[in-house]
Amino acid sequence: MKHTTIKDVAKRLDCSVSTISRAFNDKYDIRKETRDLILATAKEMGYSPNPMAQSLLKQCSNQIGVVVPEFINPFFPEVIIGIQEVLLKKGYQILIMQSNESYIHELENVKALENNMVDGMILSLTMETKNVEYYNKLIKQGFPIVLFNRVSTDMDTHKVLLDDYKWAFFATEHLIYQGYKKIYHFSGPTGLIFTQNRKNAFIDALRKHKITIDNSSIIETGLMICDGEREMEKLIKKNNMPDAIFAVNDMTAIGAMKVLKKNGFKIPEDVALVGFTETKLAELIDPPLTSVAQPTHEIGRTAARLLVDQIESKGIFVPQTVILNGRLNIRESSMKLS
Amino acid sequence: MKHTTIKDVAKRLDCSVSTISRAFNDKYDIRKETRDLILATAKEMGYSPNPMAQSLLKQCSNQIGVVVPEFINPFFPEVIIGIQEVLLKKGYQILIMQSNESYIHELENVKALENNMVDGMILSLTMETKNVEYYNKLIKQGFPIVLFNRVSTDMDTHKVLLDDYKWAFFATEHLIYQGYKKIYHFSGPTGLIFTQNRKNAFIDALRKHKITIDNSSIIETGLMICDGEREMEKLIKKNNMPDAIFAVNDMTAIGAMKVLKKNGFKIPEDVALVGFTETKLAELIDPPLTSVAQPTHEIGRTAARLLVDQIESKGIFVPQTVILNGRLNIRESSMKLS
DNA sequence: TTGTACGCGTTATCAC
DNA sequence: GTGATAACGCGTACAA
Repeated sequence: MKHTTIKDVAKRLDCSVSTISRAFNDKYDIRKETRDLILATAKEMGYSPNPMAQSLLKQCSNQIGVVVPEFINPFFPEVIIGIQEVLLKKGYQILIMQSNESYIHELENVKALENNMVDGMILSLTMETKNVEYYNKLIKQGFPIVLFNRVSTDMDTHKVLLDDYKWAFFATEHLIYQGYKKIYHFSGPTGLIFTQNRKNAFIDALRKHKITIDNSSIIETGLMICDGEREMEKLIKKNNMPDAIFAVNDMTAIGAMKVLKKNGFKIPEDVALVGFTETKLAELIDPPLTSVAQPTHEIGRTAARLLVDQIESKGIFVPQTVILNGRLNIRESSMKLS
Repeated sequence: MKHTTIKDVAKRLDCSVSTISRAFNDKYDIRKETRDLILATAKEMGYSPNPMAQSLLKQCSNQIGVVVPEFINPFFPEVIIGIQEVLLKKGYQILIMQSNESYIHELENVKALENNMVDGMILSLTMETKNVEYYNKLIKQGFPIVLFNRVSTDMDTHKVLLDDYKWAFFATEHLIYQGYKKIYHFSGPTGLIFTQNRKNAFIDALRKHKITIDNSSIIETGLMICDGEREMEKLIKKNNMPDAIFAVNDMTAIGAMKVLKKNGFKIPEDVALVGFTETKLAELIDPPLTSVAQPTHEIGRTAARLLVDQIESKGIFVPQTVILNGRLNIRESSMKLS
């Protein structure tokens, strides 16, 4: 396992390493024939410049780091594909890291990427992340970081978001317009901004339509299918049944759906369901799930563009928050059958 | 954006860089107090050794590259989590790249990782990949590469696999035992070994039970939902309906299911369905889909362990193929209702 | 047009 | 026990 280096090529052609280097970065004067010869020989020898050495020298790597909290659900992979679309064209390599919803891993990932001298990062925070001190230190040093979806209000940098409040409001109102009266909310873990926003929207929508909210209307869950299952089972056990549930995401909605069906409840006749951040799953399950679609690829592309702009315009940096539009896809799970 | 380097720390403490270095790699003699002081100051200054410089010097990076053809479906992400489980414990960083089922991207990804001096790679090939010359060159040079699932017979290296033939045979026999007679196969793209194996198993199972196969029994599809949809639509149009389909994977089975349901066919009464490589989807859709489960995490862990072993035992290398066990999960989509 | 020499941040080897 | 220095592979100012 031996990499061919610039020296090997130089020796072979009996010239200096700088000539080889010049042939590869043709901004300096070099005779065309020499260049062609060098490039040909290099190719034959399987030589290509070592990016690590280059990074060390130039203090940047042409690499972008992407850190996501998880990638089992297709949401983050889809965003990453959007990111790649833009970044690959610009000649950047993309290093993907996942934090497994663990703050410790996230911090490690960020530090590892920093050490790898990535030119910038695109981040989506874990459920656990509270302390963003280290990230802020990087930002203050002028290191380009773009956040998406799982953002932090404590970080002053580019952000790409859906208007969670707006779409959660629409989703809740949709249930109200369908005539549901006893509407519950599976709220996800507190501490994430988007769960807060969706919860607030839920509350405000109910208030607007003068529907009473009591202690049991809002149920704190996780973000996984099992969380929805667990809470639904509890409700059934307590015999405290809503006629509709707005869930913080599709996973919890699907968990609830599974348990409801298992227990003989009909959807939407007995309980209606609405999710959020739809995946392919939404239209495949039975009944198809009403949900808010996020423009995953566009989120990725936007984040990537913001990052590239910041990297290229080394000058003044004005943090920008881009709000993208979603869509409420109404399906059978929330339709009032008259 | 300036990294604190070993020199900064040396200057601050008015000692030489080698002393700092020694403090971090405590295998050389160094006074305990000096060491503690250095480590404390380094921490305060936010210094940590630059891995790129270390890699350059040591010609290895403590990083492992993982290249997968896609990660929209949860299969590959789950395998990656298994890989991480093992590798993070061993102190390796993991660089994930996805090829978007494109050979060009795959090759680029591999070369990028190679240039990043990863200590080894775990690969799963794209649908397109035929030419494995470059990868073989690396293997011949002693570069550790472990393949999983999407492997190539032309590469002489560690492989981690499911016994596709065996489980496809079981899956097909299951349909036969349920009493289905006109069984079709959605075969996926030719050229992948696992599609070949599953197809051969399908053929052999039918032969074993003396069920005739004609030209239309095996239908070449892609691997996505839309591929299953398209082929199912064609069948319906031609009015050439099987009473059961063994699909190369869940996605094509689900595509078929969607179209069947839309056209008023009942599953499994009119057409039974069996998939492969099950995901959460399988039990969530209606009716739940019979499928072969792959031990995703175990695949990842095994691949990672093989890789680490090869890296650590720099000696003789005997390529090993590990066959892991799957499981046929029988669900409603393939049960003969008597 | 090409070669020489330095530096990027480390670690290892040799002095002291 | 500590400091100086060469080397890893490369790009580039400067000299030739």
